[in-house]
Amino acid sequence: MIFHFRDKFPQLQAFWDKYLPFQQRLQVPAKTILLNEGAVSKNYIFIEKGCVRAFFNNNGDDKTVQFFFENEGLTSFDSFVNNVPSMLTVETLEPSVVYLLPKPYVLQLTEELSREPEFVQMMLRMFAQRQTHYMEEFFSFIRDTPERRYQNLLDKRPHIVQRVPQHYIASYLGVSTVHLSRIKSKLTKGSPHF
Amino acid sequence: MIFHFRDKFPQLQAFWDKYLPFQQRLQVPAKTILLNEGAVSKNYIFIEKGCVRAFFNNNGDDKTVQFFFENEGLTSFDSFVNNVPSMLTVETLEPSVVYLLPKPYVLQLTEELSREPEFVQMMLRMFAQRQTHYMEEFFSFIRDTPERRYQNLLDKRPHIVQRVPQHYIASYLGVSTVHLSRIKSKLTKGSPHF
DNA sequence: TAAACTTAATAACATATGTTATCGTCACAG
DNA sequence: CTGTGACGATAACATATGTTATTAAGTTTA
Repeated sequence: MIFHFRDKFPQLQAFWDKYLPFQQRLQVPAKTILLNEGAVSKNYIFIEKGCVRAFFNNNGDDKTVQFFFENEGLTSFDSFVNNVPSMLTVETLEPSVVYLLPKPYVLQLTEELSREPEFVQMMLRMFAQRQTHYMEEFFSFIRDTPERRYQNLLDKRPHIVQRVPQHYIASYLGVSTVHLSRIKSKLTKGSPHF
Repeated sequence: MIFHFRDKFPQLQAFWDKYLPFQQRLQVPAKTILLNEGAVSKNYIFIEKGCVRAFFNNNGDDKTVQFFFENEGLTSFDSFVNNVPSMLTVETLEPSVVYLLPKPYVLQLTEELSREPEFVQMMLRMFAQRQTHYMEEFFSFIRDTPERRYQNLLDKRPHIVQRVPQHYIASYLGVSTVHLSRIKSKLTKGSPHF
């Protein structure tokens, strides 16, 4: 879904750095739309400060699928690569500083990379890992109760719960804000802290 | 999730055909496990006759994520590429004839392919399309009611409803067999056929 | 500071869905 | 044929979750 480029493959760093000068710095308030659902993605987005969420809309009620924070990069992968409308909107949740790298430079970057030996195998490994990540999200959605999913969030990614307003968390967990509130109050009663 | 190789890119056919002689033909009854969750995938699987499902297990209660039929290929992508345990089990649903292409040959095939100009860009496009496919499955799971998902199946992939036992359909839709039965009876009452 | 908005908790009620149990049909192995 | 198991429908009940409304505490903005 999201093309998170430098993830886990440090040898890509040098190539990435070479294109730093072509990035456009953008300082934006919260709730700024960086990419609209239905539009074609024209930039790779890198977050220097702040955070964003990716979501899709269904009858005015949106469903959040992922959060991104400092030093993470993203784009709407299929839209970016195949020039099709994005299935997701990307929106800042806090006042943020982001860098945009326009598509022609990204294409040039991948073009250069593709001449490296081993690049194809590395790319396969990268995509396989990304796919596993999204599969795990999907499986958790299917098999875990919302309560359990919230617990996982608290345990493994507490920064999300701390920084992100609760109704976006509810939208990510797949429940109403009311029910998330119930879950929280239930957990608090179960394990009081003095 | 699944590495569906020849999908939509006919220029790959020639490369694929070259490796046909190395495939192992297998004739198996229904309910044969072709790949076990937790095991490392060692083959690319191609279905000549019959059908299979991919599922993961949760406390003995399994969740089906995809069905495959004649002339479709699959493997547990991350497991195959990165030598990690598969998150999915692959099992035949009918007596089937499948071909297995062992991993060393697949590696050799991608190695050959990677020397083709344009291959990297094509691979990017392929993966982007695959990802979109899985995103659509995920989004449908989140936003559509089970009833609606069943209707979609009837409308767009009726062969699945016809060939696959109902409890696997229920497992795919994310509901109990009882509830799928309710859905069906509700739909039948809504539109009687003489 | 006041007004407007955002965020969150809670209650009351409605509905969707799960669980368990029972029954009927059908296919198939003995 | 007959027993056994797979498959599916249905009823009765339990539970999880959604919806709507109300209240209240913080934030932002004028």
